[in-house]
Amino acid sequence: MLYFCGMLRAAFEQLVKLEDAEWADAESRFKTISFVKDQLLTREGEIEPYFYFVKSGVHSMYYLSPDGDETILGFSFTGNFSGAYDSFSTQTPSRLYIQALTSGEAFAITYADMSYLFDRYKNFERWGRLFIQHILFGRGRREIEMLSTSAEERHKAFVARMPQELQQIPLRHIASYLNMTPETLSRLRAKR
Amino acid sequence: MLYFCGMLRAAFEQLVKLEDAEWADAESRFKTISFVKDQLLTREGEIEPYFYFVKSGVHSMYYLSPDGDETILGFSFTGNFSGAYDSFSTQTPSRLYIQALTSGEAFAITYADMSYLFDRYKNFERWGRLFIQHILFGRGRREIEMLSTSAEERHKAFVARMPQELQQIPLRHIASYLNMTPETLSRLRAKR
DNA sequence: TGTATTTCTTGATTTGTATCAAGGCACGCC
DNA sequence: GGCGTGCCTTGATACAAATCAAGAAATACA
Repeated sequence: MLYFCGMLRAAFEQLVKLEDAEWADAESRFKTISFVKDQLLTREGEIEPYFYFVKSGVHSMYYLSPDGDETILGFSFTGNFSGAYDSFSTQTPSRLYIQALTSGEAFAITYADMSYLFDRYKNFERWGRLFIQHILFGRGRREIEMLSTSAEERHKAFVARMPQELQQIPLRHIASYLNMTPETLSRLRAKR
Repeated sequence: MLYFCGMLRAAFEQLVKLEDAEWADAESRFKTISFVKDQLLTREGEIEPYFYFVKSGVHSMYYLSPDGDETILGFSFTGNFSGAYDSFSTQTPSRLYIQALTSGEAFAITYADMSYLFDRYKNFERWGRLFIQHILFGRGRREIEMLSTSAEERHKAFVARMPQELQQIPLRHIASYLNMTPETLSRLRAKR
């Protein structure tokens, strides 16, 4: 698999076209970090230090309830942005965990640098608005899907659009994301 | 109840401080509309014409499933912004309904005018980002609350922070919002 | 290659909530 | 004031999914 240098810029420009100069300024502020399978990038109570873009691998974002069971709220695959935006944007302790489900690499930018880009360039300010909008509308679609389809249909639809990468991820993570027990998901699978 | 002329500006300035000139430009673009109990402001399939600010009364936003039952996704009370943001922002058909649960009034702005403000003033662009962020983080909190607490605790918490106005709204709407049948909610209430 | 550990499947039972059904209460209207 | 129409409550039953419990399969690792 190849990761072209334009990958990050292209991801930004899906929402807003950038000028070369402002992109150069932005790009220099990202650093590459690497992560290994099962590594926790952010823990509950910590302030999210980075906003990420996944170059390779998979991240999950989950909530750990007081009685100890985790609920996965979302995945970030190669080519997605990632991180606990909430904690990052407000610089307050996170209620979520960010965990790598595979090894891989990501671009990372700090809050100070991101704020600088928002302050300095209207294009980035707009990108920020459109990005958050994109996340919000995605959540909305998911919410409606959850309401309008049965557990079985939901699972079928999920499997259909599930990236290759997820195929080799433990079933319990997928069950957690679909808000059901691994047993239930296993039975759903067997039913066809 | 009194609605001061500064109400709308104050709502904007909770997120970003505005200059007098830009506020004057913005304010002139809002018009006041009034609505009556049960009025549908936006229907599924329509493009949301306005972004609203509720001066008085209550709006609900709901999804109507193919088999005809509605799920309330949120309420907007006096002093809240309202509308199908998704449809408004993307100018595509709405999947949601916006309905007045009481009579009242709202400020309304069109997509063209809102876009003008975003294009023209960096402060509004930023306001847009922070506003969407606010909505997103609110949804996140609700999602976590739904996952980490039982139906009973959820209902208790909801009643506790429920604005005065909701007290006189039919139980079935609240049940719908809490994603349970009116019977279940009634039984939960009786249990204390 | 063999053993340990994790992950997945399958079965039996319990539980929470929906559904179906009927009765009570309250408010508006003639 | 009596009556009708919503709205809420209460009861009986049904059902989907969770839980509890083993065992099978796959994977990691020595």
